[in-house]
Amino acid sequence: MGRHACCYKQKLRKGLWSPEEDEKLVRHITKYGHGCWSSVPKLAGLQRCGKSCRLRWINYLRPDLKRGTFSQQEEDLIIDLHAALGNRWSQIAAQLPGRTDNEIKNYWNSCIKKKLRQRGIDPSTHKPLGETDGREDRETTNSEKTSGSRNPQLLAPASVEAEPTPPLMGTGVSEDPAIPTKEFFVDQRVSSRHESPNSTRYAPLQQSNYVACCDANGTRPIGPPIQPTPPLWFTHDTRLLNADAELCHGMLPSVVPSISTSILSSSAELKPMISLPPDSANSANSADSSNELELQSSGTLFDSGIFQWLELLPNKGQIQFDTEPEDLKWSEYLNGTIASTTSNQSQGQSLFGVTKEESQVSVTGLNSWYEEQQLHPPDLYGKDLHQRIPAQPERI
DNA sequence: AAGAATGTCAACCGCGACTCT
DNA sequence: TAGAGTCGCGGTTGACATTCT
Repeated sequence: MGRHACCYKQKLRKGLWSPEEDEKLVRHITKYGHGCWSSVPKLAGLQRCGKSCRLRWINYLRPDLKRGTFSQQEEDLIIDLHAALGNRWSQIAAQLPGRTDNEIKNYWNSCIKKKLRQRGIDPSTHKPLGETDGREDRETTNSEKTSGSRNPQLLAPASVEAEPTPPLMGTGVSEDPAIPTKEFFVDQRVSSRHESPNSTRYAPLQQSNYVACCDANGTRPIGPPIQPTPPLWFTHDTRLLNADAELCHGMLPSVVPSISTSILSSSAELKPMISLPPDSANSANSADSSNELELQSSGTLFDSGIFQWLELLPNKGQIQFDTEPEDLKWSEYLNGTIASTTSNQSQGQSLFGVTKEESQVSVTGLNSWYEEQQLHPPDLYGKDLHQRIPAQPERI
C-alpha cells in the first residue's frame, strides 16, 4: 500500500518535476494517451512511478487546466458544494471545470477557511462559529470527516433530511431520472440556508452562476440560458475550454463536467483564448469554431526546445507572443498559465531560475491530444464522469 | 536588509475500491 | 473467491514565495 508497487522495484525520482520530465510526459500522453498509468513512465522514458505521472498530468500538465486565482463565482460555488459534500474534493472539482481537486483543496485550506472564519462561519459545519462551540479547528476530526464521509447518507443536508436519501451520484446527474441529483441537494441546501440571517453571501446556486443543467428529473435544462455559441475560454492564466462545445459534444468528456458552462462563461476573469480546430471539436456542432486553438506557452521552453507543443501542432506559424519570448516562463507555459501581461498573480513554479514574467502565446492545433481523448477517453474525473456522459442532456 | 512568520501549492503518502486473472 | 495490480481520493508534508517585524 501507499507507495505504488512499481516505486519499490526501481529507483524512481521523487519531488518536483523538471521541464524535461514534463516534456516527456506531455509528449507521450499527447501522442498515445496515458492508457495504463503504470506503463506510462516506462513508455515515456521517465524515472517516475505511474502514480506520480498521473498526478503530474492531472494537476499540472493537462492542457485544459485553468489556473490562477479563483473567481468569486468559483469561490461561492466551492463553499456551496463543500457545505453539501464536505471534503469530497474530487466531486467539488467536477463542478469546476479546469480546476483540480488538489487545487480546490489547497484553496480551501489556505483561503476559504480563513475567510469563512473571519465572517464568523465555521468552515467545517458552515454554521456560525458560536453554534459550533469553538470547534472550528477540529474540522479534520469529527465534523469534516463526517461531512467528507464516503457514506452518501451523511451528505444529505438537513434541509432535505426528510426526503428519502437517494444515492448521491458523483456526477451529480442521477442515472435514475426520478432520483434527485446532487445539484438538487446542493441547491436545496443553499436555498434554504439563504434564508438564514447568519448566512453570509450565500446565494442560490443559480445566482452564483451555478447552473444545474437538469431539473429534478435530470432531463430538462434549467437555469439561465446558455450561450448558443460560447467561445472557448481560458482564464487569464490559462488554457482553454470551450465550455459548450466540449460539454455538449463530448469533445473533452473527461475534463468538463456538465455543470460548468455558466461558470466559465460568466466569470469576469475569463476571456476567450482558444477555439478548437474543427477536426478536433466534434464537427457535429463546431460550425462556429474557428480554426485556432490558443494555448499559452513559455518562450523559454520554446527557445530551449525543451517543451515543444508546436511540434504537435499543425499550424505552428500562428504562435503569437504578446511579450518577448525570453520573458516567458516555462512553468507558465506548462501550466498554460497565462498570462495576461497585466496579471498580477505570481502563480506557478519559479523553478529552475526561469523568469516570472508572464506572457501568452496562442497556438493552433493540439489535435493529437484531443483526438486521443476521443479515442481513449481518460479517467481524469474517474468513473463519475463516465457515468455522466450518457446522462448528459442535450443542450443547445 | 535580514530574519521570522505566514501563505501557497506541488507532490507524496496511505488507504479503499475496483478490475482482472 | 482470493490475490495482485491498478486507480483515485483525501490528508499531509515540505519547499518555496511573500509578508511582516
